[in-house]
Amino acid sequence: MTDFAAPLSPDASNPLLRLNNQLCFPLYAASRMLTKAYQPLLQELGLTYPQYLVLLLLWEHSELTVKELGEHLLLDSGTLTPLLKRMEQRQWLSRRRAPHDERSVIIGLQPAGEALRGPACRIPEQLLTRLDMPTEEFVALRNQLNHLLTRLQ
Amino acid sequence: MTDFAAPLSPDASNPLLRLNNQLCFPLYAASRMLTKAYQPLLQELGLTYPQYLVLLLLWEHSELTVKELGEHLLLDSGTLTPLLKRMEQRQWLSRRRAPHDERSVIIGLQPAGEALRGPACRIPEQLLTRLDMPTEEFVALRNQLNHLLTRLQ
DNA sequence: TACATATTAATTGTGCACAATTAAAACTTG
DNA sequence: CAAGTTTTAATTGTGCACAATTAATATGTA
Repeated sequence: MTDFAAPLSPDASNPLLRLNNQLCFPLYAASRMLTKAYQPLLQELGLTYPQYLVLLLLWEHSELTVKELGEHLLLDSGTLTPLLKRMEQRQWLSRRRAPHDERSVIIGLQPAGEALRGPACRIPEQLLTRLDMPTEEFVALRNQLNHLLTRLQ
Repeated sequence: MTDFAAPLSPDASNPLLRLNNQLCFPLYAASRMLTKAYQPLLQELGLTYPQYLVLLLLWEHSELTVKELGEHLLLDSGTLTPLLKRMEQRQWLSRRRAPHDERSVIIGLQPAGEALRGPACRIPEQLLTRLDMPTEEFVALRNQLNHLLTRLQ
């Protein structure tokens, strides 16, 4: 437990300046390390982690606009457009303009993307095993992160 | 609370496939959103978040090899080398080979980097205010993330 | 209807992030 | 000491991530 009552000074002894006393660094590092733990499983399917997230949404909804994908994933079109174009090239999904609103681009699940659902569906379990984390701890951490996420929006 | 005893099926109703029931997505999204919350504060100093992390370490140690920086930040030379070269150009730090081991590159804090310590030292407090999070919740989340981090290494 | 405003993707440019490879230097061991 | 192994950064190539800008379309309003 860190001393939060300590005086805040610019010198090196300020505990708030230590990486692991902050919230952001453990968050940043854990996110990268956990994504890296997905890597060997995703690689078998030729997927990156953000591409896997797009497929998770398409398996649930089968059609979504870029805007809707961005709202779910908290990513903007500058990230999604090139990513979705790469996925289109692999024929995992299709991109077409909405007939009623030419500004919107509708992303649709294609058979090759549907075909990844079976193998990919085992990934969450495999990661839970890999984490070897008590369920209570997993659920508590996840809930706190979702809570933080709502605070940050 | 999610039903962890549910049968694991590849269909869309599998709760493990929903983004917010997983650990990785909230982690990934919260990390990006929190880094984004740093952005306006860091921008005043011309820093990016990973560059700020490098400075936090240099304010504490004043000299570190690339390897040591990488160990603290969990980043490899492919990420650090170009980042450190950009910081060298700004004269925040220096890069030189270790005399006794020519393979190692020693990163040293320069006066311009030292000068950022004063203003940057207020950033953690400002973010705590911005988060408006109960201290217990902050500490609990931070500790769980540090714990997860040790699990992942 | 015309005009201003808002919405939506795409584009552009910069900066990570990381896997894989390369190359140099240091160490180990026969 | 020489040959092989290990360590350390750098390099290369791909893929995000996001700020800022652009352009097309849609909407609201006088």
